Amino acid sequence: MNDTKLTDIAAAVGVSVTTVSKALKGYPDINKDTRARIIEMAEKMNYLPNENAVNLRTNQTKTIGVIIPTTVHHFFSSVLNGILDEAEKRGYLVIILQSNEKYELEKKQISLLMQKRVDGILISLSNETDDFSHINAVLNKETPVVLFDKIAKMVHCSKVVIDDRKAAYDAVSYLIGKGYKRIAHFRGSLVPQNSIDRFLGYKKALEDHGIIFDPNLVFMCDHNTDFEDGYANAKKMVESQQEIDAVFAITDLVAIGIIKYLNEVEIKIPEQIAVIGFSNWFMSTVISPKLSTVNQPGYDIGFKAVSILIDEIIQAKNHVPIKHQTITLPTEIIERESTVRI
Amino acid sequence: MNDTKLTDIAAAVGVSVTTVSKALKGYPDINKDTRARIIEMAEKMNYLPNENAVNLRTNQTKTIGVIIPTTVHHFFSSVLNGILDEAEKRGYLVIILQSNEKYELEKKQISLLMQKRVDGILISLSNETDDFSHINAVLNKETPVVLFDKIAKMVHCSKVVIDDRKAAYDAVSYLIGKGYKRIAHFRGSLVPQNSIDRFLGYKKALEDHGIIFDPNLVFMCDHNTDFEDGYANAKKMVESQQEIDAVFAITDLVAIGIIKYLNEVEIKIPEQIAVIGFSNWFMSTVISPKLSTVNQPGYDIGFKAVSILIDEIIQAKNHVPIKHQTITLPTEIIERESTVRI
DNA sequence: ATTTGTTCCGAAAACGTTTTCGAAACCACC
DNA sequence: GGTGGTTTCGAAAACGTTTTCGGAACAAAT
Repeated sequence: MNDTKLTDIAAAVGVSVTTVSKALKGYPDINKDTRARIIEMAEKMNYLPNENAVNLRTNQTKTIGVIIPTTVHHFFSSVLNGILDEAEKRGYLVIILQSNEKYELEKKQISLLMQKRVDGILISLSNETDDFSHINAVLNKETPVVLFDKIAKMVHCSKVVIDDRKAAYDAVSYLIGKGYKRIAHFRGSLVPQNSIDRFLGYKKALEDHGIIFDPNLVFMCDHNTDFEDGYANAKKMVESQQEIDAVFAITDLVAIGIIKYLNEVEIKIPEQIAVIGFSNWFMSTVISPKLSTVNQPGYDIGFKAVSILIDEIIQAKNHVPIKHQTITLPTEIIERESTVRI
Repeated sequence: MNDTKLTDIAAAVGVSVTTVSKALKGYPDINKDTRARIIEMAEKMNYLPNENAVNLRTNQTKTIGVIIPTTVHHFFSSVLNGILDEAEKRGYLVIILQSNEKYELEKKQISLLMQKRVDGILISLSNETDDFSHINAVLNKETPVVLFDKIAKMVHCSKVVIDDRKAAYDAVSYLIGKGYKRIAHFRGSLVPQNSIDRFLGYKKALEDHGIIFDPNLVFMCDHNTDFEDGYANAKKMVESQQEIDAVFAITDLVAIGIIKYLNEVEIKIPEQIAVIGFSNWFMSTVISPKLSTVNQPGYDIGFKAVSILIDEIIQAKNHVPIKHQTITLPTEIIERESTVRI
């Protein structure tokens, strides 16, 4: 145990703790070779500053908090990857919490992070969250927050997102361009913005191409178990006997659930029904048929979100007024087998 | 800003900070209704203790550090999930770092965590790591460490693992039981223990069943890009023209790479070559043919590792001598399509 | 010899808690 | 009215840093 502290070095070198501290931190008013002696001794005693003391004194922790709905999702893993890389590069540590899509948990975790005095918070809102006072409370304490992926428009802070509406619009337009006409949509639950937006994009694309929107063609996948939701609703869809030649799924996972069911009942993809997903998970390249999808740049989202957050942290520290920005990262259609008829 | 602190509450209620602190922490020597007044006021001013000050004073952070090679892996996501759940339950925060399989990074990150004064560290060693002095340094400071998944036997601390050797032995024995005789092994690089163990299990199973081990049948996948490694080596295997009727892959991902290649060159699985993977990633249920594999309980590993770590943290704090344990979690063969001939 | 300027160092306060220890206040009891 | 016991409170030290401010020592310029 017995961690070495400034006092120990000071005693060993024969100077005051002030001098040691200044030497180690590069203050200019320290003689060259006393500095050298101090540094040498610090290394010899392998000194590590006690961050608790530093943090208490400087009132910053060089730590950010991240709250995500779940870690075991390819998309969030990618985001996390981007977050960790950029945070590391900028010298910040990151504390991860998962809300499991629960509002109460999310709220409690925010409080935990504030207690820990993190310098900023990154959060993708839970599906349940429709009250934002806990976020505003953080903002009011001048702790920067940036929302990503699942955001709330009415919260006044920076955000990094994709344009879900446009991406969905593009995906459906792409299907229409391929000649599909009776296009179903497997949508997510009603609360999260991205679920709403993807639905709206779907609807708009139909209307803009002269196809009347038929509410019977939208299936609700709101059990947060995307794969099973896709599977179950595919069954429902097939049994409804409606004329359908393509489906736009809110997620690759539900798309894969759909594919699994269609494969089982030997409905040919894409000959009888085409399927397009959303997110471009690694998995979509290995199933059969390979899934066409919308690429969602998870790594970039995480990366950019941290970047903005740290910028704002620094601005807040220097009391320069911060201008919130919302970055929209581009998506793209990835065409594979599940939508191209030969 | 202006966080409320003990002083503020003390002033508001008209008592000393000592009293406020004791009231809030449940000390018995505080009058019932002064306590009530203090608590009420604390809530009204929504007081959050400054953890930096608390940590400095109490010399513990209620935070653990986790270092994993990479986050964007289904297995590690699962582990992380288990870690976060159990840590949350026990009231600990977790700081995540990814080593990207780099020894130098791992070493630096350990130092970062020690500087942060985490109460304990959970780590899955990078593939490069073959010197353990950085881990021992932590242990010497009486900070508990538990190794999981990729461990080093010679480090003296608790570990939670699966029995890779036995699992591999079982997988290969299973193949032999199914009548396969010329069984290739796609192995990982030479350093990590689990790579070694799986290889040894493979070899032992052959020998125990009277099949002579042929070094030409083991293919080295050591580029840390499992999928491409599997694909490339499958090509190599096929082009080598050897007589092979099954392959045991060190990872589901390399197995999937193999399957992809075999599918492309229209070698029937499992009729011509059977494939079994390792880990039971979600993905293996959705490819075609569905991949038989060895189930590796990621969630449980993370869960148990945290549990032991926190136990040791508490023991260390109370100066009770800690007995290191190594927990071996059970694995099981999951039979799917890629190994069963009809 | 006095002033002015540089260079180098250290005392001390501060960050916000926790916890020890003593003491005031009150009660009860002979 | 002294003794002993209980309840309730607060002063103060401590945790390990950072940073301000002043001052000592010395050199250079007048």
